[in-house]
Amino acid sequence: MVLNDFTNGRIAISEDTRSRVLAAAADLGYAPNPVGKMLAQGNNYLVGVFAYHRVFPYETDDFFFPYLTGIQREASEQKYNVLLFTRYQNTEKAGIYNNSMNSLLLADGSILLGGNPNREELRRLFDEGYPFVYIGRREIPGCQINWVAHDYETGAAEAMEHLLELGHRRMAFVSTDATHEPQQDKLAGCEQAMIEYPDARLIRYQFSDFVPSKLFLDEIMAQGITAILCDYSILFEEILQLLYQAGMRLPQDISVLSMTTATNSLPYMLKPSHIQLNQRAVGVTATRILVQRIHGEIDHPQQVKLPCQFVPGATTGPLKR
Amino acid sequence: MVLNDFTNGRIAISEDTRSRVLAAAADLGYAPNPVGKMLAQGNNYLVGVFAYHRVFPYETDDFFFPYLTGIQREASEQKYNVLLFTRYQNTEKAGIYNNSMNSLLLADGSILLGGNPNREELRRLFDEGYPFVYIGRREIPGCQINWVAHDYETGAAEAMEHLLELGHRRMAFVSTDATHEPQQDKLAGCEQAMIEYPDARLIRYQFSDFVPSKLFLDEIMAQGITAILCDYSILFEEILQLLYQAGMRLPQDISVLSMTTATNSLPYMLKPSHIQLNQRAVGVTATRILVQRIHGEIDHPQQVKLPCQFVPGATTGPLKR
DNA sequence: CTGAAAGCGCTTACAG
DNA sequence: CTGAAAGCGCTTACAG
Repeated sequence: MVLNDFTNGRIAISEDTRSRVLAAAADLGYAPNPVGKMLAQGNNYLVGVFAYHRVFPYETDDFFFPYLTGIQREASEQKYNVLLFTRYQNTEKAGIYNNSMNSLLLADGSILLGGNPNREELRRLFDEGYPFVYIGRREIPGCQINWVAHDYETGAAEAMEHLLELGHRRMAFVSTDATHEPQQDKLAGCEQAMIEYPDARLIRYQFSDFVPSKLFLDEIMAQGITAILCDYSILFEEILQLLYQAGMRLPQDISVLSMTTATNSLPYMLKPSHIQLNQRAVGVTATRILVQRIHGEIDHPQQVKLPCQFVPGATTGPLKR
Repeated sequence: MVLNDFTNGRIAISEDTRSRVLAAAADLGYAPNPVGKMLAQGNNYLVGVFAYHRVFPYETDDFFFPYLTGIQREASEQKYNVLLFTRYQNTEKAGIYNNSMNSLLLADGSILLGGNPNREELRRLFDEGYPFVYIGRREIPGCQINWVAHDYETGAAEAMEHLLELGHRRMAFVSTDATHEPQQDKLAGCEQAMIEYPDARLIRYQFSDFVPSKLFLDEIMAQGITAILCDYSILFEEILQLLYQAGMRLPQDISVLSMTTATNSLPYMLKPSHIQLNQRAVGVTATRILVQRIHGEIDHPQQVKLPCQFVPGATTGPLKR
């Protein structure tokens, strides 16, 4: 009772007794075994983090960490520790369920993320009533899961508007083979901005269709494309590299932008034009919702979009005539 | 016994029984409560991570993550999960012991890091026999703790040699108020390289001594200094900013380098000259040692230095005459 | 305040 | 293979 700081209430403990107990504990180097506490109390004060695909297929490792910073901050705020589920991460069939058994139970609830989740697992997790929040919009037919996402639609509209105002009319949207919700949102934003420019055209490409990738440049040229919108920052970097090797100058010869946060764009040493994501805020919000859900303070599913912003840089410029 | 995959050995289970048990478990959606297992077995398969000072005083948040990547990878390899101790991190008196009670006990052992640890805590942790590995060289008089560090001495010697070969003779080593082991190693490396250049001079400065910081430039000028070695990357960035605002050109007017990993050095958009740290490898090695220690496969203290390398960039150049 | 009991969900012998 | 018991280290009533 002393060590738990009277949390029980009811029983008064004299200051003398209290200090004697504390002194004895300090003397013995005693600290309560947290596992015993957890078993008896049923609350572990643990926010889990599970990432589908250890290495993000569309983004670098670094992409993960700003979210984690947000998760950490809010977990700390809420007096929770953070548990990274890495144990089964490098197995072939890496997933939440191993031998059909939920491996997240040590955490009171979990934040999930990753480009391409196993939707069946999410459904089952939902059906079991395990508390979780997905980072990124993910729709599971028939159930409303909690998610916190970037408002790509608005960001993409801003990006497209930027290009249109610079005079570009023939543009390419380049992505990988994935057609998940974030990509749909980006495309929707682009189309929305293009409504007022009936002569504008946005052609979609799968970068992986071009082998060797140099063929992509030929296609761009053939189509008279003057601006490229890259779905993910990895693509942005690859394409910049390609253009650089081909001797093209930015932004005189062509404009390129990234639809997710990009760092200083080597090899050109130009400030990248990109949609800046507020990843930390997304991590914080997801964690806040998760903890509320764990505490039973939420009944309705939470689906939140946080604003993101297009930031013009030096990789986009006016259309050359 | 079925769910634990015969780990007990001895008792044979027929394939029929086995599949019936598994089917029943799947049917019920049963998964063993990990807390029960932990209490009964005594092994939690948890690698803890505790960082002194949530925000690194000398480095950015980003500095932390490459280590964490390494920790995650190796933990995953060893079938361990990773526990980030954030729960007490934002308390004023944030430390390992709260009310003199060890708060790391949920993890079987922990990786510790941060510029300025509480050495008394480390000693106590050591005395209690709690398994831990420090990231970075830290000496505790009277006990040999495990640590894994960057070999700053070699890296610093390379950096200094680089400057000397470019013709620089009057140089500044700029640091914060901290005088911990890493700084000592860096200085030792510099001095070693200077042995063959008796006319070379390295002046030490505390950046915080100069308020406003512009006064630092005056001092640099007055002393005829032509190259600045920055202890940490944050200092590197601050000083570049300062030089930029003063209209100085790099590397014509002055050379600057960072003694830890630096990213593309805004505001100049030049590739930074810096010591590149192999943070991921340090994280991996620390975790490997920790797990060996947990498993009792280590008796002697492990103190390991991993190589790091000076990478010349565009922020350093030949001395102008 | 004190003491003894039951229970949290497992594992580990042990007897059959 | 099966069953019953003890124990891991706590918390939570409950009686005194």
